[in-house]
Amino acid sequence: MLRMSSLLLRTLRDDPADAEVASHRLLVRAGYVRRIAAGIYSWLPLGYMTFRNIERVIREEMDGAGFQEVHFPSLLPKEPYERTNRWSEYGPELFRLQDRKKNDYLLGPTHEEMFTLMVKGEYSSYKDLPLSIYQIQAKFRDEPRPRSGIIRGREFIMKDSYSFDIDDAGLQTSYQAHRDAYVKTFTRLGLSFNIVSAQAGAMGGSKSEEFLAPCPTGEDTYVLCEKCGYAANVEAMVTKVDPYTGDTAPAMENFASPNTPTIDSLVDLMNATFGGGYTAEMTLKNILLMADDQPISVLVPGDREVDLKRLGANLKGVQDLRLFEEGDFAKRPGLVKGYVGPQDAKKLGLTLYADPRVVEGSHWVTGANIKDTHTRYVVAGRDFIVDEYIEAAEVRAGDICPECKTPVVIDRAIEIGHIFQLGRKYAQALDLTVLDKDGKSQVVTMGSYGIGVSRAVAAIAEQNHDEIGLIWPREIAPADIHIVATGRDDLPFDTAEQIAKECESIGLRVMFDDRRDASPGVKFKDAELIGIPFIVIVGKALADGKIEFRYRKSGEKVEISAEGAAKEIQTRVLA
RNA sequence: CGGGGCGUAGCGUAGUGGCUAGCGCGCCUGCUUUGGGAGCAGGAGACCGGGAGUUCGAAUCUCCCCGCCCCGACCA
Repeated sequence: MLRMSSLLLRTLRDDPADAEVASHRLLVRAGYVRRIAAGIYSWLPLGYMTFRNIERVIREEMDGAGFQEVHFPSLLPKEPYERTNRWSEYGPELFRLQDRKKNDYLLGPTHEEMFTLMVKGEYSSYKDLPLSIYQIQAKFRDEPRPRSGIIRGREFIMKDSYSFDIDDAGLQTSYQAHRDAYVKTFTRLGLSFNIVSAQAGAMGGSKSEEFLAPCPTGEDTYVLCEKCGYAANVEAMVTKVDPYTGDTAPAMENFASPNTPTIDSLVDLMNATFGGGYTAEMTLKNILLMADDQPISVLVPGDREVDLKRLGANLKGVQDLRLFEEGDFAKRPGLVKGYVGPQDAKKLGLTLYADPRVVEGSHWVTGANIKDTHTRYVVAGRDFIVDEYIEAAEVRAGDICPECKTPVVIDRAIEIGHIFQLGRKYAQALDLTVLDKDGKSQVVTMGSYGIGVSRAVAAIAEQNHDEIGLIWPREIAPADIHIVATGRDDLPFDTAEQIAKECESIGLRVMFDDRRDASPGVKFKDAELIGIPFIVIVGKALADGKIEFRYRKSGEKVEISAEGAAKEIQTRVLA
């Protein structure tokens, strides 16, 4: 039994000055966590109980799926990370340190290397596979900007799993097993979430999905179709466009357009010159970039911007991507700033990437590659050839769902889990092979799967709170019921103690506010702030042989008989 | 790393050149109080983020450093 009289807990009346998001504010005010440094937090008893409850749920689901738990140190030698190149690729985000002999070490930001080596050390036959192993452990990343309390920390707890299979079919099965386990886990944690397709990005590999918990303070933006449930990371959003069915445009026609370097000014000019009806959507924007020292042009409809994040994620094999600068224009006099068009791309040595909306046969208004001149009736496929279609245009609410053509919404969320089909990248680099049926050496294929355990505490808090405090799902809460004794006499305290003991004996986890000196108001406020889902008040109503049972979430209050209260409480808690 | 803001007791804050750094919460002692963050009285707790400088005098002005928060860049 937790007793408020001796619990290491001090709730705060005022919001901490450095906390803005709800989860951070409430977790600090309710005495769950305290900040040690930017992105580094300690857990007080209530917080650690909550944390461990979440950890327990995750562990049960992982074990239930047949994954085996292992544990690695946080302090790791440099060598494995050098072999996969991540010692350098990870950059300043990696916490590095040296021992007394000046050997390099790191604090593990993620453990693909170590898991791969563990399997390599023990297994060498296809008969040993498939295998899925996991750990729950601290991760260290020197984030450029930790934020939102424990949502993005520099030290955080992660459950990371890795699957090992002999072939792609096996990887699919292992991936699906993790996906299923994650759905069960997050559902048990009381989180509402969407599974979105994502870009594998820096981790390499092919397929990847994120588990996103919608909440307004989340830092991930994603696209959701409310009709069919399609959900995607903005980077991975797919644009579906019908083939062009309009009239065939006449031949290209140049027209004078002095002082119209922007799309807006161009549209105004067109409407003035050609009698109205022109919109930014009918113009073609040519964004010039340098991709690893190769000039490229990205074509998007004039009413859209190029989303560099999307472009970067979808441009395969490009390390360095930047917009054209003055010097780049100077070196290529054929490209007239403000008047660039795709017509001469071949001649100018530009690779043409285009948004899927720039469909074969469609015609556009665009620059003429001549100062103060634009061209209309420029037809895709006739007047210029797109080298490659690419998802690079900004995504907007109202864009069309690629699955069911309904306008999508854009929402914010916290990333609570991420699953990857890694493939053979790490196995290859670290030489993890097993012998197959024919005695031939095969590189193992891997998956990696993560859940932010400490972040889940914040995500659950974000989705489960109100103005006055936290409201935990029962399984996560530090206790099932919060019993408050009020009054001056011994009777309510003795009765409450009795009820608390009975509740405990029938398996309920009890928090008992047994403080004699605190006023009822203080106790009620504290109970509401702490957020245990059921509050039992033993006080005034005792005169009629009653106690009060409150539902924290709805605020509903019912009086129940003090006699045999434990049974009644149990019934209501388990309902 | 760019932009903005902040640093005074455990927490929230006032004080913009002047004498002993003020208030609220919390904490300690006593009395009263006990169904919505009680009242009265007394008390403890601060090298005013650090260093250097200007000045008769610095929390306050100047410079440097450190730390923290927010927006952006970045990010399993």
